[in-house]
Amino acid sequence: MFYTVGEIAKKLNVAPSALRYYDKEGLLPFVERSDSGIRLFKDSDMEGLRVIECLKKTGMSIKDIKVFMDLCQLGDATINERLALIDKQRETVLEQQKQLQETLDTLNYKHWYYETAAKAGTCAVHDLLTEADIPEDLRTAYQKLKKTDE
Amino acid sequence: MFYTVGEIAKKLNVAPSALRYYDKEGLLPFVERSDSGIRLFKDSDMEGLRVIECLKKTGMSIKDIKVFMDLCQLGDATINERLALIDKQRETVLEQQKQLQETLDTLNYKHWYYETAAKAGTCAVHDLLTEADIPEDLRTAYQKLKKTDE
DNA sequence: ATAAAATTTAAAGTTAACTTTAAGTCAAGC
DNA sequence: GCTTGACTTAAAGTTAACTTTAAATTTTAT
Repeated sequence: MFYTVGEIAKKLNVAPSALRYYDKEGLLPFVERSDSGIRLFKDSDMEGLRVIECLKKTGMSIKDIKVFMDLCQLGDATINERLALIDKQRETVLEQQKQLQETLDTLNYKHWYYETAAKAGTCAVHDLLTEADIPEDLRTAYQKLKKTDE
Repeated sequence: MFYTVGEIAKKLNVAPSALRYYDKEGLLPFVERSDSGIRLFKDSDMEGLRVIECLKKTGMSIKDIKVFMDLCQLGDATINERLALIDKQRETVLEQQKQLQETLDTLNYKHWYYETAAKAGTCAVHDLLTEADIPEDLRTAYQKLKKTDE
């Protein structure tokens, strides 16, 4: 029924010290304590911890996660505020996806660049190539790397 | 023809101190200096800086980026090593994309959760719902949040 | 009953990637 | 020639998110 910090840490694959740190920072207002002061995690606390994990993966700071967890504790009056917060975070993730795709595009271009150089035995082979020789799907990444203005 | 650190910083939208830090850490072996010691960036240096920017976006550390930049300075003998490095970093980005998509899935579920709660005026509405009431594309994220084992 | 293992807190330590500061040199415009 | 703003370096400071340490207490196992 109840779990200790060590057991929950194992389940979530994080260090117990990290959970204690989250608690100290006020991220875990839902965690109960035994008479002797030991944290008692319930199965239902796992969801809160997974939400924290999720928000952390979006790059949200501990302080901002605390704001969200506090809203959760305030009950139904804060539903719209929480919705707005989730939506805002959703947008930052969409932006991150865009950025990560651009990064991958650049790496894909570089992969082709070195693959081509490897076949020729020298990077100098690229001096002989024109933009038309670059696979179409890599051309945009190439242009972004090469542009000299802005 | 040549640009100062401040000009290049503006072009790349980073602080001059960041570029000086990269230089100090050995990331910019290609940058020349004037007789009086002032950094002289060429147009062609922009590409190297953009590669650094790209690798940074993959989460690579300054130290590991230096390894790559050093390989670049060593010329054609290191083409295959550089290719392997790019490929490895490409794989980490693919993994990051997967992670980010899972994070977005969770946020999408939470969005629906609060949207539904907002319409009902209370989060308690979810106690009345069964898994079949959850939109199909959000069900996996829901299950990951709810699962109690592992 | 006792030893070992896990828990508690507060406080200090860690790390990466910069930024800031300070003191000095250089370059451009008037 | 002089001021102003940008450049230089070395060294110290910053920040977030933990981790580690230490000393004390509690729980578990024998």
